[in-house]
Amino acid sequence: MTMKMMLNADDLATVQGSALFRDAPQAALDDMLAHTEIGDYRNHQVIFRPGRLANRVYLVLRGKVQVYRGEAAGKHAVLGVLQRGAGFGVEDVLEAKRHAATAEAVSACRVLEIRADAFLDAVANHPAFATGLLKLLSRSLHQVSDQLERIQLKPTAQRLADYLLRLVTDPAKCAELTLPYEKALIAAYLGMEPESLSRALKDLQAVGVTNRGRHIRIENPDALRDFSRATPGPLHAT
Amino acid sequence: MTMKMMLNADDLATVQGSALFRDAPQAALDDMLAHTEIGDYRNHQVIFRPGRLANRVYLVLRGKVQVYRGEAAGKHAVLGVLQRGAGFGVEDVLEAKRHAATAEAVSACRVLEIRADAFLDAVANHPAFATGLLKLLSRSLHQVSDQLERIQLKPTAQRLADYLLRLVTDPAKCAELTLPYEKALIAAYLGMEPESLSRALKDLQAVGVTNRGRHIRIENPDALRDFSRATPGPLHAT
DNA sequence: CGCCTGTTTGACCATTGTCAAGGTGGGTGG
DNA sequence: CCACCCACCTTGACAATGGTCAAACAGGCG
Repeated sequence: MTMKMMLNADDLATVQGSALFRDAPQAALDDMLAHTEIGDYRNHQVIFRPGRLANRVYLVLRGKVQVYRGEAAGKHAVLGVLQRGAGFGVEDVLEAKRHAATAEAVSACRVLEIRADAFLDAVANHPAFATGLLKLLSRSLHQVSDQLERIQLKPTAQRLADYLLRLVTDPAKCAELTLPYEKALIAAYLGMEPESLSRALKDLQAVGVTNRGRHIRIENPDALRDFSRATPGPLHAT
Repeated sequence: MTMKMMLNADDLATVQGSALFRDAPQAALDDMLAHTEIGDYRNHQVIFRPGRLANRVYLVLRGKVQVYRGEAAGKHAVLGVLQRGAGFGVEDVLEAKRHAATAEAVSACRVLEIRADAFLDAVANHPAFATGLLKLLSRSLHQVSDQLERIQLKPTAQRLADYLLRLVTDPAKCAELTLPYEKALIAAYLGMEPESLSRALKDLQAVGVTNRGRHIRIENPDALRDFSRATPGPLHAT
């Protein structure tokens, strides 16, 4: 009755390459995969809600998932948008508590769901796995802190500049890229309204960023970097 | 050459009762304490800065420490204010990276400093310790996420209300309390300027919060709770 | 061809930051 | 013991960033 058979080759590669399971010995992985289900979600479907008991650890196999806090009145703070290979719900399971955030599909997606008890057993029995998780959580903590810093003390245009630069993989002299998802979602991730994103994008034209639809062209990454680091203040870069 | 002798009874109690070391077996604790120093810092002294190699794990023995991000132009986002028994710098050591934040004494304080290698050895050799750390990091992650949520989607008065309620330990019908540190620090922690804190405090008078200096009196905690949860919007609670 | 969704624009407003002054209180030295 | 000083806090007037609402616009897919 193992669920491993439900995983195709692609899925398995995703699992084994994931930051979440990279450090898990094969035995641990087998144990966990024996207590696993696969969830299929359509766009906008909620995977878990705040208040629900955290009895699963999740891993994105295909599609995209957003995790956010607070939805009263449609406002929410996006903690992250997760893609293939990313895990979520881990902290809540480790705390043996209820979820504090909402996880919601942002496209059709396929998600591996490991039962919490199996996951916790694996953690307890395989020190290497536990150590890997420590690194992973440390990184998450780091990332959320970054997020807090940006949102709290950078104005919208700089947050966007910063975000665009993170999308650029190679530090070329001139970069061209495509936004990975809807602008409304990016705006939420950047802690602003879509309208503000639109205006920020327009402001960045002054630093050589042009866009058409989801296509962005950065004339001069270095200039953009300078801009994103500039002391928050007037935009009078005439 | 063990440093244990430098710890007085009080310090030792703090260490053993701390969330950081509670789950460490005695052997692990001994190993770590053998590679430990004690730092004494005066108010405003910096304990570590962003960019410095993370080669120590810290534990507050006495006094208060703030950890914050970004200080360009005096603006910073406070991640937390730590008191006796709280650890810091842990994530950075686990990631084996450089510090991303600044830690600064907020009063005269005494800090236990464990060498990173000894700490990492203990993690690797004592699964129970590692598991305890997983819970601890999960909790930190949770807390920073809370912080992000509050700052991103609650107005100043509600953030303050929320904060005051967290200071109330027993859920009495009427609470009286003393702010634990300067208002300027609280303001920074709440992501606002001191002036805004002052005004927010004044606004809360409408919900039965009175203050004189650092003394706060909450007439009706339930009303305050309602207020802090109210959908962000007008304050016309006439 | 035209709807439906996502995006842009404009005008306006609210919240909060900024700057500059004035209070207040506690502690130190005369 | 008083007076002064300094750090902390408050207040006021103002500016600016970003949110809100409403409408126009674009583009993909039936």
